[in-house]
Amino acid sequence: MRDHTLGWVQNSSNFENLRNFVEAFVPNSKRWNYIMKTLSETDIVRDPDVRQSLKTALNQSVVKLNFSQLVGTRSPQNDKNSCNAIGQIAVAGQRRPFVDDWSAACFLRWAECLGFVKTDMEAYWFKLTDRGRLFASDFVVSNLNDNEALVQGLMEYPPVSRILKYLKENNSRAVSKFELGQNLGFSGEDGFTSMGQSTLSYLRRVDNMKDRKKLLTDVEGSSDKYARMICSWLSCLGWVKQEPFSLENKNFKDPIKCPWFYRIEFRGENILRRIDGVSIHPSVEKYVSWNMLATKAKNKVFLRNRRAMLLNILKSKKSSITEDYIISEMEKKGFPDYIYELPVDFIGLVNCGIEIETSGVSKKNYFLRSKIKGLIIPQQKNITYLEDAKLEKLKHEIRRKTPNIDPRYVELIEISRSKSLAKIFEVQVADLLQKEYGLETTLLGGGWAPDSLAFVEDAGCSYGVIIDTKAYKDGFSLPVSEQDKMIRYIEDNKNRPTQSQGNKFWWRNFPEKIEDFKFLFVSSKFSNSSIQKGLEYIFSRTQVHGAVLNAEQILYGAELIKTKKINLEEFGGFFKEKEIYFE
DNA sequence: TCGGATGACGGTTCAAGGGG
DNA sequence: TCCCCTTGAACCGTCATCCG
Repeated sequence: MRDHTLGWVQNSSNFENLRNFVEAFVPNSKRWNYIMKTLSETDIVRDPDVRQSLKTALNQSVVKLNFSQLVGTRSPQNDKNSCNAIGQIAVAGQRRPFVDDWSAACFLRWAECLGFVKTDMEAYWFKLTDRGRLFASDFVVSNLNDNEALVQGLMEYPPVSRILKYLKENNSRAVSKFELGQNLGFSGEDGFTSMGQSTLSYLRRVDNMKDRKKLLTDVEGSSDKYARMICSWLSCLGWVKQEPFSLENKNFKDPIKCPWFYRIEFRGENILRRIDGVSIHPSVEKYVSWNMLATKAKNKVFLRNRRAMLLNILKSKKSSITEDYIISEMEKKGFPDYIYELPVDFIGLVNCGIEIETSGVSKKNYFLRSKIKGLIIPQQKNITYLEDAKLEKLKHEIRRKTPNIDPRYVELIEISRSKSLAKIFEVQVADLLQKEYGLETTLLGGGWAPDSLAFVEDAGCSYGVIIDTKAYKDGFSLPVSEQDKMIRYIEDNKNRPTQSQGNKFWWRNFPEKIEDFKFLFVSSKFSNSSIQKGLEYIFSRTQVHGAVLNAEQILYGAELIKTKKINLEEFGGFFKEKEIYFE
């Protein structure tokens, strides 16, 4: 019950709707009256018992509502004109007089993270705060900056600081939602996905309207969307300016206009100064809830506890503390070998907008610059209990063995096992090959093209790789259909027909001079019995060498290349119709 | 396009049914 | 008859992607 995610808002961005949501907690307010009337005079909440219980809940002098009373559930497919929660009725939907459960949950998250409602962690109900009451009573849509409750709420919400700060550091240019998403929250972890900057290079090469439209509106990870929402709030207050970016693409006469680029405004810079504290004014205390420290990750409770513990340790000292001290304290709390996890938690917390400064070279010192409040670890048995310990252990081991690559890539282990993250897996593999291997990569996708291409073009070393990624929980067995698909890609690349279907002429992304090609499958793991036969079959048909590479090994390879233990030429030598093992 | 809306996934809960 | 255990379906929370 109390494990619900809070603090990250995906759907909601209309302030009037937020006011309406908050007013559900204010007896006799306009929206409260509307909700009561709807419950009394209509049957959009079909069950009379539910209707009555919602009315009873609203009729208290202090309105306290639990999660299901606020958020409810989705109405059945055959009865889309019904709903079952106060939060759903509080906000008018796009296609109905009410919103669905997910949108209601997002409005609840929005109201909570701005401090307009607060929760009792043990009983788990929500009620109005003084700030929420002020926000609703002072609300004038045309003058949000005068709504002190709103301004204070936004300043205390760490991700707002994060976005403003990132935009300030890059204020010579407009920044895309993808770049912001990659640098927001626990980016890379399940629930914080980002499509990354590569989407832009894909847009630069797209050659048909259908894909172009899709890329502009449909390709977006959760973190990218969190960033877009926050920027949309801030642009309503003039703290941030939306500044569409024109992308050149030689397949179209006019540049492609990308709307989701942002730049900080003068007012935003002032707010940033207020957050950090200017002269006699103290810095703003940031509200960090336990529920925002992980969202969809498998071990979210474990991760939230771990991160909250780290913050508490940092908070307990007024000055900077050594890495060794943190690690020994974490060990006492039941988190052994924390040295390998500290970098991820550190980056994630900073990317949430919590300022932690580091100093020192070989051994780092940490100092919590932000003042934080509201962090309560719920009382639970087995506070360090770890679900799916095997996978977490593997990730831990990989972090230990790959100190020189971006620790966030370890999430590839999880992503590679999740069908629903197939697209993210594709993106992340290409990203890893580019950033850590130093290969040039191109994302493709679509039915008639491989997922991505990678190549190197140096004086001594030049080859291209055709890549297919498979995000399968139980591994990939290279069935005949997939062998045939790869053979077709290789043949197409060899023959380069002038007529092509679907994603046309994808091979043009290889530089013309490259003559040596390879193929590669990347997945969580491979059931090895049939793999080699399949790879050999593809070779026998095409005379092109290939391999398979699992999510763990691709990370070890990155470490070897990063530390110059092998180079790209040697990497090319690994394609021998086998599964690649670096160690 | 923006501001949600939708279908899906992975997990949990719960009740029915079977065996001892 | 009672109790425990298994099974599977309904339910729930949370996206990641889609779209009027």
